[in-house]
Amino acid sequence: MGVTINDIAKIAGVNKSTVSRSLNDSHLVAEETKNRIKKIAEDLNFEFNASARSLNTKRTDTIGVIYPGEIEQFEEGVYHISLLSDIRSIFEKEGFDTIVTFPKNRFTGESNIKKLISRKKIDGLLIICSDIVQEDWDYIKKNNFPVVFLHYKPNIDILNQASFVSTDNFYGGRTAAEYLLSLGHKNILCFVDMVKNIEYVERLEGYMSYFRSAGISVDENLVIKGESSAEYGYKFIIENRKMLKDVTAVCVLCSDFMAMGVLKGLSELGYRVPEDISLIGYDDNPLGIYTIPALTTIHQPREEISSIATKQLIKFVRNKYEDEELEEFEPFKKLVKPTLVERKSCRRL
Amino acid sequence: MGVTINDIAKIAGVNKSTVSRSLNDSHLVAEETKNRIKKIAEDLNFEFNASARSLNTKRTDTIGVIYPGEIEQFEEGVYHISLLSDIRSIFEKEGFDTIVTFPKNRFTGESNIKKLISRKKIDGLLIICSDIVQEDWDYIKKNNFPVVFLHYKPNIDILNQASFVSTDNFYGGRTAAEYLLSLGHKNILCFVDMVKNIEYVERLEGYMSYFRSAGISVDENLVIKGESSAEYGYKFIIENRKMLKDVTAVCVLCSDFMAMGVLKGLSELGYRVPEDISLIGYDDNPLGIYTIPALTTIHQPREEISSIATKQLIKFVRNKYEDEELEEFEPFKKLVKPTLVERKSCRRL
DNA sequence: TTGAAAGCGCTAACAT
DNA sequence: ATGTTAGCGCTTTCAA
Repeated sequence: MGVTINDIAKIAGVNKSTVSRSLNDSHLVAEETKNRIKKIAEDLNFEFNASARSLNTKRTDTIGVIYPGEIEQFEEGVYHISLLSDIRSIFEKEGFDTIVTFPKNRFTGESNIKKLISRKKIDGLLIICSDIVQEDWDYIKKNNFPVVFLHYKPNIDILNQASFVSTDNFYGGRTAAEYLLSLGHKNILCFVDMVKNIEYVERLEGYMSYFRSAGISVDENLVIKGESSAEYGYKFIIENRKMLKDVTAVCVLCSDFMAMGVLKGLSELGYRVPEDISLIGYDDNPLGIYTIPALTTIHQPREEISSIATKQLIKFVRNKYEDEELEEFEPFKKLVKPTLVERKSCRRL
Repeated sequence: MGVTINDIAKIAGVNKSTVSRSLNDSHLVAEETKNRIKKIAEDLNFEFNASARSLNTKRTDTIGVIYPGEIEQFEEGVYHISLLSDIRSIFEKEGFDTIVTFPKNRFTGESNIKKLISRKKIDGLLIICSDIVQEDWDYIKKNNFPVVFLHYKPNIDILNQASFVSTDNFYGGRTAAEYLLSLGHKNILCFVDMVKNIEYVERLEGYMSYFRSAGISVDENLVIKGESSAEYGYKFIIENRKMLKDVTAVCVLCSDFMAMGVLKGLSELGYRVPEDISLIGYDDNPLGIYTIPALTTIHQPREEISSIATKQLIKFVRNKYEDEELEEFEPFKKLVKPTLVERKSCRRL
């Protein structure tokens, strides 16, 4: 079984505290002893027992990532995965392990957030989902536990107390509108999802506001408040072909996946993209390159937001290491602007 | 800060061992006392300190998932994500937390496998990647640590010692061949990747063997040993258009993503799918429904393999809980057969 | 049925 | 610069 500092102490003929100090690079130990002990530790493939260590340092060097990834939500999942990769990468670099979990246990209904915190399994929490319950938030606040929300802004009632790093959705919607108008499009079929998350609402607001400020009135009937999914997009187009009569462009503020569904629908109805109808998506899903035509879209600054959020969380966590009785964290809030990715699915009128 | 069993003991006026016993549902404690103590614990929102517990039970109730998900490998990532979701779900149901990590630290180069095991942060390991190093494997064996490989079969030299749950790739390749031949296709351009993993080789073997047993010779020049990616597929088609002259079908044994690249290439060259050329992919990526035409493909039994592998690992782990000095695990090996998903991208000749 | 005491592997305050 | 000691929160043997 595992080698302990006691074993090393015996071999080196010193006390275990000296071993502990040496391996933790304390300056309170002679260089010579330190090196000798390190050498022995290395020869024996010694590693600290994480539990024993956590038990009295009160730190686990583990971060929890609350991450939905429901099986059904393949489309969102694809977006999340690129976030997760970046995140893990940074945590790893900084020496943290990552426990990934759903917001709550799907079988017992129990909150995983509370569980991880109260059992002292993690030192901080990165939350990548929109629907965290008030009870969990209260628990977090009560314990002054380091938390950063990524991508999804938390519910409105805790928004001002919480730290989050997200995307400027208003700006994204505005960018899409600006681009389409610059190409001469005015009769635009626009898709949003009013249910899932406010992010879509914000995109729509940006979209509407741009046209408003340009003095152009948007036909409300052409703003479809549907559901963000490829399937919905496809079906809607097929079932509402007559709506397409005067439409010159489709603006899918939800996702590139949905745009792919729309594209398929248009194609089945005999419309060519972009010759007959222009199409713009949202997200900049790497797949957009391989649709026919390649999809023009709004790029979500994934790497940036993951990186900013992760680093900020680490800061919070380290502050707390240094000062256990830390007063409240100053909430950190950051919105990163998305950008236009121009490919082949839109044409100038 | 956190409530401990000592606090509860004081309140209840009993010894902390009685509290421990009660909360662990020992039969050595009177029902009445037990209930009284449980009540107090609940009122106080008590949760065990995981580190303290692990320190003497030698179990962490945490499983490690070795999971590549390189940022660059978006395409593989999409496949992995559905695995990960299923896996987490089952672990959660069984009361395990999940630490997700790369095979090795990308910055220090250090092995995360060794690290997690030797620091005693996990009780078992699920490995979803192909390239585990011999040193790690030796370490696992030496410690008789519970490990199951998922999807990727481990390297040939440890194959017979290791437990794995994977897909019958030979059968998958065979299924594709059988289907295409049943539609009358014989001049088939076939893509495989000989570099990444043997799984592609196995698929090719199944494919070749089917034609061989049907007495049909496969033109070796039409078997492209390239790289599994949408980009490669696209470029290959564009740059090798003359190869397509007599070809009636393209069989992409690598992935649906790559098939999408091929589809785009064909489309740009003016070929219609399936009217001019049939196309079959591999994986059954949910996206295949939204390509134009919907992609016929070979379904990877994702849910099945995740579920089998995960449950088997849990069995191993629990066996070890019960018998610390367990002799070696009998390796568990399981291959699940993929199935054909017929959509719209192939036609009868 | 309950309590007392030792110990899991480590850190850190205190002593030397 | 190093050793001694107590203790982190829990489980478990032994005793009562």
